[in-house]
Amino acid sequence: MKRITIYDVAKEADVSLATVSRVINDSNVVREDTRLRVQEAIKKLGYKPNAIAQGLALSKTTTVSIVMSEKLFAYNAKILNGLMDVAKIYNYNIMFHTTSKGISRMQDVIESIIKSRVDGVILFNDNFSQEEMEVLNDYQIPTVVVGSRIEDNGIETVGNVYINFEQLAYELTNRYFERGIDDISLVEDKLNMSTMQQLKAGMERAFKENGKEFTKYISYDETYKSSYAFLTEYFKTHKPSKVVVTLRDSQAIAMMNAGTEAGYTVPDDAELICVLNSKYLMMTRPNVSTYNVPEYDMGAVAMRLLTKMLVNDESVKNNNKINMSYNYMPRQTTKD
Amino acid sequence: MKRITIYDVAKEADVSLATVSRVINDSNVVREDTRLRVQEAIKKLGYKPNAIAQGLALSKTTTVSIVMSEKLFAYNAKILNGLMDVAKIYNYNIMFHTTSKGISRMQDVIESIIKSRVDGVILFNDNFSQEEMEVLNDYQIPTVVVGSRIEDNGIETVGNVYINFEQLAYELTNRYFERGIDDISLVEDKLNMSTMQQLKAGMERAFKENGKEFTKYISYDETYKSSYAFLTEYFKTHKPSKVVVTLRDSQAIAMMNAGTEAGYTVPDDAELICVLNSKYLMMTRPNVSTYNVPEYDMGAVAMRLLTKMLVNDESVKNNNKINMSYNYMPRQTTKD
DNA sequence: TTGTAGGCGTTATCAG
DNA sequence: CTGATAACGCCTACAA
Repeated sequence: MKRITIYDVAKEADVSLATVSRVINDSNVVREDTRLRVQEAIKKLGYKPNAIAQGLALSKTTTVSIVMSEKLFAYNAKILNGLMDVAKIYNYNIMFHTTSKGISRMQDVIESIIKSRVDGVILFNDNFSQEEMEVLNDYQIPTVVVGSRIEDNGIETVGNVYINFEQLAYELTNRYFERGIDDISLVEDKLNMSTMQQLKAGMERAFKENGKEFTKYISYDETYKSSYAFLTEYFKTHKPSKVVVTLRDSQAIAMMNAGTEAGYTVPDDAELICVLNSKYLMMTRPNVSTYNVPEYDMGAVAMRLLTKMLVNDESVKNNNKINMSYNYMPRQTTKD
Repeated sequence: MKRITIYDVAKEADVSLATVSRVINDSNVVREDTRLRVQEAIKKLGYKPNAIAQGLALSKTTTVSIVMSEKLFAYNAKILNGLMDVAKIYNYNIMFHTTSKGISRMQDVIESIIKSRVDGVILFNDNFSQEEMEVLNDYQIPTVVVGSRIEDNGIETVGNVYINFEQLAYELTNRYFERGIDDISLVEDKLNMSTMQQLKAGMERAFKENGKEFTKYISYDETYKSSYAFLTEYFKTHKPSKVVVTLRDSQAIAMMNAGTEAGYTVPDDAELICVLNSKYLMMTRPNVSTYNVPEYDMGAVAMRLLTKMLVNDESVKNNNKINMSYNYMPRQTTKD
């Protein structure tokens, strides 16, 4: 089956290629009967417009890039669903890029993004630098960062859809202060350091405002295959804090298992909060307390924001940082 | 920053665009000093070749499409990692498509794949029909299906990288027959019916060969929000089979929780096997027995196969169905 | 309402 | 070794 082009359709329908182009693009100047004739030819030949050629002619690809860390892939599923659904609505194609330490450095990804001439890009706030964002900016590629908050650098062509994790941690900490508890640990997740930094900052702020110092940031190196392995070791010499906060489900579950096996009970000896919700937190006994974060919506909002930026919608000019709300969802691993 | 083109570079380096094109494409006919001059101009101007224009000129986009069900996204993470890593090695870009009932029907996805003029496509064996694959075939788009086995239709331009789930279930069943156990249930997972069919077929074959009939295919409709909700209800009137097989972790864990709460113990009252491994199966107590399926490798192999098909490698002409091996990994929910 | 011709940014083929 | 020039497939003034 020969690649069939607009010329073939034109010949078949006995019109010029311009006319074919018009019916493809829903121009309303073409007469009804010729439109029909063209559409028939299109169907008969199975013609599909070449998006590449269209892209060249229009300097517009109607595709946007999404880039995220390979490791966070499974965790970002819902955000991605939101992104994809909205992209679909606006008829955008998605170029998908993953970054990982070894094979695909962020720099290469940026390179291919620029070459692809995508109209815009969605960046997950994991592992890119200020510098890399500036490159995107230099090439005038509208960008929105989704996940955690980005610093307010002068770059105003980048949007941001985020959860204020700093505030979340601040509030969480104060809630325990009110109950007279200040023995709080935060377990590091190396997969998303920017979020960790913000959680840590929020706790530090709360402690500082209360004339105390936050010291229990639990970090462990990668010689431990998992947080479970680490915590099992850890609990041989430490007892858990009254409150343990983790970012992701696997760390929370690891904490529960390791703690339980070390003879501690949740929530009596230690309360446990996992910041990011997942269905697995309902599968443990007791169920793990968490926050409801509107993940799907974050994706949807981010993509919608990007599409607006792409059409130069005035309404987003100075209004492209969107703070998404969250709410605390106590379950069985906390006493509140 | 004006979009800078090959002409700008040519002028800057005082050569023709043809020469610039040559140095971009590593042609070895260009003299050393002019190459240097051109490269300098490229760097100075920040020029990046326009992949769209290249695509038009070459009738080759060096991008491949990946399409998977939106719902299975988190579960396919490892396969995707394998796909992405190999794609990166071969410098292929990835167009990412998701299908879901409401918003994006497979038909639309196919449409956009064809328009995009991608070089090839990777299909997850979830929710597409024979017919849709034939469309891809009509447009001569090399395709490889990853996941479970596809039926041997006449279409030889489609590769397949798969786990033989039929055989897996057959062996599993026979292993229990040898122990004198034939009270075996298989819990349906609606998200991947093609895999379910194959598991079911394998069990049926084993039963039939032993003069018995397999009857305990447990299916439940979507009025139940989760398999946990269903099983909790189910165990009020049924006792679990001696052996329960599920496809995915969440079903296995649901079975454990619902069973335990109904007064049954695993593995004494019921042994439990989850076909697809995940880290969460190690987080339960007891740990869930499972199969090791080389997910990352499946992705890597699939993408490698596709790249070979794209360069018309003879070695894959009649050798594009690749059966991946798996192995049983008993843990604490089984007695073997 | 329709057709003609130039342009989008590259690559490839020929001359020189 | 380098430079014109014709594709690649489509869109869009501009003319008719």
